[in-house]
Amino acid sequence: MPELPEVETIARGLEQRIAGDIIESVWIGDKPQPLKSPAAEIANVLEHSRIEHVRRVGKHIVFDLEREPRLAWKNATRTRDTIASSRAQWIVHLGMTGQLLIGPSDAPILKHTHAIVKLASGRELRFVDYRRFGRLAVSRLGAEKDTGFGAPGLEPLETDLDHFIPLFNQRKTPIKSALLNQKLLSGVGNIYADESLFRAKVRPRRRASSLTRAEFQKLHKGLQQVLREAIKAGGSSINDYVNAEGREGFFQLKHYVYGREGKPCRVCKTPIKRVIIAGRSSHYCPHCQK
DNA sequence: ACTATTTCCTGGATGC
DNA sequence: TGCATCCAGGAAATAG
Repeated sequence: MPELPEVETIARGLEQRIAGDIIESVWIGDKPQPLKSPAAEIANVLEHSRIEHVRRVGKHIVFDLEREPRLAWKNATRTRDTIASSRAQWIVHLGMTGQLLIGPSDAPILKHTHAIVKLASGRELRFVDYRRFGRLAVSRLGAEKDTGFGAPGLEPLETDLDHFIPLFNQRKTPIKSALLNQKLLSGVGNIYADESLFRAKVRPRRRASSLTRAEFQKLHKGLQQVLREAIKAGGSSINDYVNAEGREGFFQLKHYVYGREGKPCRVCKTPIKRVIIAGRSSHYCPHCQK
């Protein structure tokens, strides 16, 4: 399940491989689920645009697009206004199982392929997502309405302790749930919430407001450390996750608690426990975490 | 204003 | 072997 480190890895891979390429045409499947913008609008914005950059925002992959005026003029349906506002963004959320794959145009089309973007280099960028929790959207810069991002939280790696603590210290909800709330922090999912709580020696059920300043300090540091280490390892591959090259990350080998129910704690050998908090599996060491 | 629960979706695992 | 049921979870929608 792609969280911040996995999405960062994918975005970096895409930036390396397709930045500068031009989108020639777009096909979007008829399954309506994965769209946050109308299919025609997505195609309209993407076609004849140059991909300037690919980057990560929270768990979103953002393609910064610049319309190619000469190419756009060839299309008789486009108006002068459309061409004038030439900057836009394509925003992809991978959900649970979404993949963005680059390959030759004659590669076999995988089941659950929902979008195909034809590039001027001859390659295709394909969006494949068998569980359809992923979402596609476009946003024209300067537009009032924000299609891509609801109310994005702070970037965990760019938030210092003094901004981190006030996000949580008034909340009665379990600290685990608060870490998953994308309106507070953007990019933390189930794996890195559990792993950061282990590093902070705090149990996931603790009310966010009950943490001491020292515990917040350890959580802040532990979260930043685990995210940085996971990015270095290319993310965690649990089920389907692969990067833009189709290769797996290996941070799952470094997990202390996530996916280790019943296995001995790497620190104290106590069996790792799994409980459900707000409908989410939560893993912790009952001895190390208070 | 918050918090908790339900819903969407598929396929692998599990149970009888 | 086959068929039904459960489970994984991000985040929007709904309920309290």
